Amino acid sequence: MELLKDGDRLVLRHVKDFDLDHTFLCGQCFRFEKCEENRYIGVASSHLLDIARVGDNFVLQHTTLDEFQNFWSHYFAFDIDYGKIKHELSKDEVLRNAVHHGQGIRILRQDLFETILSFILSQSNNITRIRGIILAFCRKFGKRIVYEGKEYYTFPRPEDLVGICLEELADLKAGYRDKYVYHAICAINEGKLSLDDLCHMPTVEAKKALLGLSGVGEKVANCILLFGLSRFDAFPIDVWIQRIMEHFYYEDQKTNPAVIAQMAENSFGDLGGFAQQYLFFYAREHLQKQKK
DNA sequence: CACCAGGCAAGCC
DNA sequence: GGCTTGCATGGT
Repeated sequence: MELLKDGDRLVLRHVKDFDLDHTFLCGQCFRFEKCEENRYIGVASSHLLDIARVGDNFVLQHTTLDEFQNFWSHYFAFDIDYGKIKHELSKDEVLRNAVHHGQGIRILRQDLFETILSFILSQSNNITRIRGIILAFCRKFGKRIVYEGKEYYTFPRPEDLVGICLEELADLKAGYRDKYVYHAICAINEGKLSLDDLCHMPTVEAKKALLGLSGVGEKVANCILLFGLSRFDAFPIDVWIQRIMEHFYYEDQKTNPAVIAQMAENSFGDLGGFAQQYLFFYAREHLQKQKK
């Protein structure tokens, strides 16, 4: 990969295994919006980025060399070699197809606090509405950023939320999930759950700590481990993953998440999280079309 | 109007 | 322990 400065823009050349649609539409991130073909604008933590693919290059706006090297490079995980991962996963027949469909997926390194709240809000909900609720949350508690005449909002940090009450969360229209979010914010701000400790814990312990939060079960905990703590062996099992696994590995017979989890661990091991993302993206394309 | 959406907790046995 | 049910809200 090569990074060039071109006026107030940055240009990335020779980037391998990176597609904006695949990366932003595979369900890991709710904060980037497609504003035109091959162009996304979004906010991660407190940074806004305008990123577009132009030919073989990526053009980045509203950022600096310094910010790229200290933040976005890590966020997009350009240090991870997907060539090896894809080669390994493609030994499995199903994954070979899934990898082919989502060849440009990269698992982002997202902010832990943001990931915890976002995936608590995601339960039994559809992606469009999850995005809306998170945006409402950021609009209410985050900082405004104006870019090209449009308003964007940062995701608030825990300290921005000290002293909020449950009633303030009601206008997010998050339904019963608002009290889970409220309790998570309190647990973090009261020091019952340390975000810093979570980052350094072994995965099994981190998971146990996350499961202690109300509204965090097996699936949400695995999403937080995978997207917020870069534990790439985590394999979140939601309705889509269950459907696609039943379809391809169990001849459309009903199973349960425990069986699938064991099977994923045996088949994908340390690469479970990557496998899960390829499969999720594949499932959404494959099964959604099949429905009609 | 039923049913579902990146599930989970509480209440049963 | 495993299995069932209620849960807020919005979309089809």
